[in-house]
Amino acid sequence: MEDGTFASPGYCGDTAADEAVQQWDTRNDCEVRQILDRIADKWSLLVIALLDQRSLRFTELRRRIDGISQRMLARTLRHLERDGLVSRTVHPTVPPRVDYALTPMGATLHETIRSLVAWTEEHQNAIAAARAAYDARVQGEKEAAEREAAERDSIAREALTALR
Amino acid sequence: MEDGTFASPGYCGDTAADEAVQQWDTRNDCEVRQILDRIADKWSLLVIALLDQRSLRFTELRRRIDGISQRMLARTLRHLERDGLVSRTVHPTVPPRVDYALTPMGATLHETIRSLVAWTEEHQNAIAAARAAYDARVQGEKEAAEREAAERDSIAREALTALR
DNA sequence: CGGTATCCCCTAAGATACTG
DNA sequence: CAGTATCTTAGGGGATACCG
Repeated sequence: MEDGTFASPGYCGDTAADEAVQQWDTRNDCEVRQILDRIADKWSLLVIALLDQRSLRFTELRRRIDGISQRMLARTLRHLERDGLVSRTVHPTVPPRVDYALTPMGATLHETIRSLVAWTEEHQNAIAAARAAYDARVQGEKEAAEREAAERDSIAREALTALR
Repeated sequence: MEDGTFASPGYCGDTAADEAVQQWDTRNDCEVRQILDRIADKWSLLVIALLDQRSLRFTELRRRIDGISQRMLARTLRHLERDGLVSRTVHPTVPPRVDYALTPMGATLHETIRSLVAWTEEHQNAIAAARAAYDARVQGEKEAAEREAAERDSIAREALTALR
């Protein structure tokens, strides 16, 4: 309804605060959404973090990232390369050797990511507590509901026997 | 049934720089990974961004977030509530009214997220350029490979006719 | 070594319908 | 209005096999 008149694909202008929020995340043709998805990616973050230390070859990455498949590592690296976050250098030797490194832009992204990780580390205790509290509350409510149901049930039974 | 976070002793200490990287992302019983996943979530970010302005009711959120299903909004809100990022207030009126708001912790998260969004906005042009360059290069290489293949093919044909 | 191609499974998200 | 329950499907991701 309200967003019907916004046809220019790719353009992601921010004007009013309320409008801006709508734009930078709703439309997936918006760059922001795509980059966020890359960051959100299960493996991308880890690759970026590892490459921040030093450049690594394909197999080195594979060994360091426990549980990643060849396919996913290759995919992830190609995505990162395409976005200009990681550079790929082929050494025409035998056996072949390919080095991956963070580009300057990739490095700045890692800086930004760090602040996010820092946030999670600062708040992980609070979050764990919140979860525990929530689970306890939900559990309590469920039990209360069950008790109530049991009570209604017994009342119904009583009524039935009374009628008999 | 939802995913129960069974508390395996996922101690997530950081010692050496190299070790630390491995830990905070490889093991999914590690808190950081889970919180990152929440942040990365397609809808969570948008909900947080919208609630930062003011508290909203369920339907208000649904209307503002174009394309979200009832189910996903409910799920997202439950998760955020469980993590202590969003508060849920039920007004026992008729019709029922439920308000969602950012908790203080949720607000600080939004601050952190902002820096990420800022980064994407700063670099979206560079990324678009990198993608265009990559695609062009790949396209060029593919065409070159095809030309080469065609050439080899014609040479093979020539050799065949020479033998005849 | 450093990939790509193929198959296949399983989950997460969408659509739909129903309830307090 | 504010959800939950149920069904169904697309695609993310693993395993495997094969090329340069």
